[in-house]
Amino acid sequence: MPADLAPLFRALADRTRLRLLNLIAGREVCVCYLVEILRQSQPKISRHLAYLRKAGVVAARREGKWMHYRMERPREAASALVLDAALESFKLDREMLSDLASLSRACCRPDRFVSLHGAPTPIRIDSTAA
Amino acid sequence: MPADLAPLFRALADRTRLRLLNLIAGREVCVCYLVEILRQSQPKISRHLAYLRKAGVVAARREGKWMHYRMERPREAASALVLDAALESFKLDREMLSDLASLSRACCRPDRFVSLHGAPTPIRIDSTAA
DNA sequence: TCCTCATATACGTCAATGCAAATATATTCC
DNA sequence: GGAATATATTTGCATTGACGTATATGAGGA
Repeated sequence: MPADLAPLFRALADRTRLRLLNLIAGREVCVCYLVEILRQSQPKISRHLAYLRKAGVVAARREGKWMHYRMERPREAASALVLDAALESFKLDREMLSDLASLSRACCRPDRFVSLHGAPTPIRIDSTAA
Repeated sequence: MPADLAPLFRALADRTRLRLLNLIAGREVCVCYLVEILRQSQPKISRHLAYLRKAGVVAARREGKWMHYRMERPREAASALVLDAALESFKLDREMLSDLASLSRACCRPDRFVSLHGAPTPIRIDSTAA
């Protein structure tokens, strides 16, 4: 288990993917929310999520029409530390905080957003889960 | 200082650069040693060092013909944590350990390596230095 | 000044990545 | 089965990054 960190760093080396991680951390979020909050095209979001999934940083679960994404804690200690540091940095990042605020707002009033009618609300999940 | 981590992750997203960081950590090393240990072309090593320098992860000092590289601890807490995690992972990485062993050997007997004749030996430096 | 050594940069090529737009797949409802 | 919705993948193109080769820079010595 040598664990070359380079692939993980590559997965994290994109601002959009970091913003997605920020939104997903501690929650299980469906794609439509991510598209709505980041205000970027659905294919773009989907591609970045696929990238993160391939890197083992997030996992997906289908529920009917919806796909829910959640973080996947790396089993490698070093990888987990890197991820923790990234998450920690988000707490001081204006844009990341603003994204979270947007998410909260959207969760409270999904009806305000056309694209979220009927979509499943993000659910907090235990951050200690595998 | 929001500190977008993406550029740092980009800088670390390459195996060669990670190997260079591993060799440089805790030492001040001249380029010729890095070329010798990694057994890769001088321009390649030099380019990767320039990349790391631009990312603010390493700093260089000229001494006559030789350039000495050392790590530069990021002032951002999160960036520093990321770097620490990377360094930590090297302790479990076969190739990284092997690189360090090669470096030790080269330091003991520089005369064994044609390319190191007269080159300044790497010097341990205080890891708490800025 | 010219030569040599250590290192850096420029150039050309190739693979990887990012994006938008279009299209495909999967699921639900009728 | 067919329409509608949510998400994924493909396509085409521009950008970036990695590499090898060639060349430039900078320092020291003859």
